[in-house]
Amino acid sequence: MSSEVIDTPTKILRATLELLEAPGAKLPTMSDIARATGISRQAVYLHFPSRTDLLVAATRYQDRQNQVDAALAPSRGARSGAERLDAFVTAWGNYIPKIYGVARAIMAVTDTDAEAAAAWNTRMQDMREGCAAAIQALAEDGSLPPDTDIEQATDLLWTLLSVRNWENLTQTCGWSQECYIATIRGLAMATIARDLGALTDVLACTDPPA
Amino acid sequence: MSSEVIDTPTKILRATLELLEAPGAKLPTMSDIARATGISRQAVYLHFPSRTDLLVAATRYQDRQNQVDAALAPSRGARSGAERLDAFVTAWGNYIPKIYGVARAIMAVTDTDAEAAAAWNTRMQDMREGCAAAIQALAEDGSLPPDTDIEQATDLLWTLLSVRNWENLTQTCGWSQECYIATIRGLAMATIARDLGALTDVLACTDPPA
DNA sequence: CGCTTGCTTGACACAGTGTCAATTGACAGC
DNA sequence: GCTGTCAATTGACACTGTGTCAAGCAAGCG
Repeated sequence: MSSEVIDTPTKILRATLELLEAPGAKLPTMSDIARATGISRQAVYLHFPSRTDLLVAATRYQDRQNQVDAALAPSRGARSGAERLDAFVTAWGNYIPKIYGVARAIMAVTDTDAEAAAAWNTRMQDMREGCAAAIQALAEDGSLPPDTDIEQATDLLWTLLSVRNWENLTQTCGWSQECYIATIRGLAMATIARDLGALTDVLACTDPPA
Repeated sequence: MSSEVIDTPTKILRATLELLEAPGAKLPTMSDIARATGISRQAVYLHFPSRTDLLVAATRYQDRQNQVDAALAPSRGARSGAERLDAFVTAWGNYIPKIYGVARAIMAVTDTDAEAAAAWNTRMQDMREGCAAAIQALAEDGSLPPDTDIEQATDLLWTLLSVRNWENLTQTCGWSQECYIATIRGLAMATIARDLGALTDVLACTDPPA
């Protein structure tokens, strides 16, 4: 067990993540977070000037913990464009569950809080770069349908891979993670890389019904 | 011009919709709505017990105004399953922009307000029935890939047609409505009805860039 | 005239965010 | 041991937004 001394900002971030990741979590208030951390509400403000700052810091902390770069690395080593697309979809799709708790919280305040919206957009923009790279690789292979707009293909892949779609399929519809991955992979491979064989994976998943 | 007398609840609903549909609208407060209606804040509470009730009532009022049933009717008259899927995707895709303002507001409070979430879910469940009917028609035609789970196919179509996806592509990425429709139609037709010809419409849209 | 209906004004409770000031306790350096 | 500093505490406060309550007012109607 690690008995290292943890500084207060880190303690706050950990407590925040724990609250956000709790099953069926409500959006925690600053009081909730302070209580969970074991300090006073004001002490939280000593380290994070606002709720939004704290949420943003929590996402960054989480990315560091999860080493998102490492998770997405395999896709960068792919030989062909199709392979790269495949690897990227799988890697990101499997990364989503790890960030979903925090993502939910950020997305929830996005409509009322411009700063949070900006933070979330930045994060999604990072992911979009992965999409763009995969599309670029396909383009260099000539695996993209003729006259394809690179931007448009990126938009589509980015949308298919959105956290909202993952949420809809796995949380609302009760799909298993495997089923989600197989379907989205098939969709992306078939419609973007025009690998029609990939269609066999779509809707061919046997899930134990929720 | 209609110079009919309009009762106060209706006035409130109309003012609310107007605020919600304003370009770049923030989520209106009860005070905003009262001001826009031209009555006192308390008067709003005389007709709608809470903000959530008002938002829900506004969506119902809007559905009545837009005659959502009529808009989706053509799909019910389709001869083949594929035709039905096609018509449904087009009809719903073109209906989304009409409800987007209100949808945004409801979705925004969904994370904090269980009642709003329920109202929104009901509405989306109604749409899901349209998806299910189209899938059913495909199944009866035998146009679905073998061993396809009907529920799963419905989930997928329902997710593809989500307001969030429309929002992402048209609002965030700046796609035109036509482009959105063409792409989602192609995606649905290709991956669910396995009409591979439909893929030619995907990513083949020339938009004036935003 | 008096009653009802719909609305008004103004006050209030409550939750949540964010700010401020005074205080405490620990710890380091001289 | 004294002093300064830093982190945290307590308690108060302003502000926004929701929702409640009570008293009053004006119009219409029997």
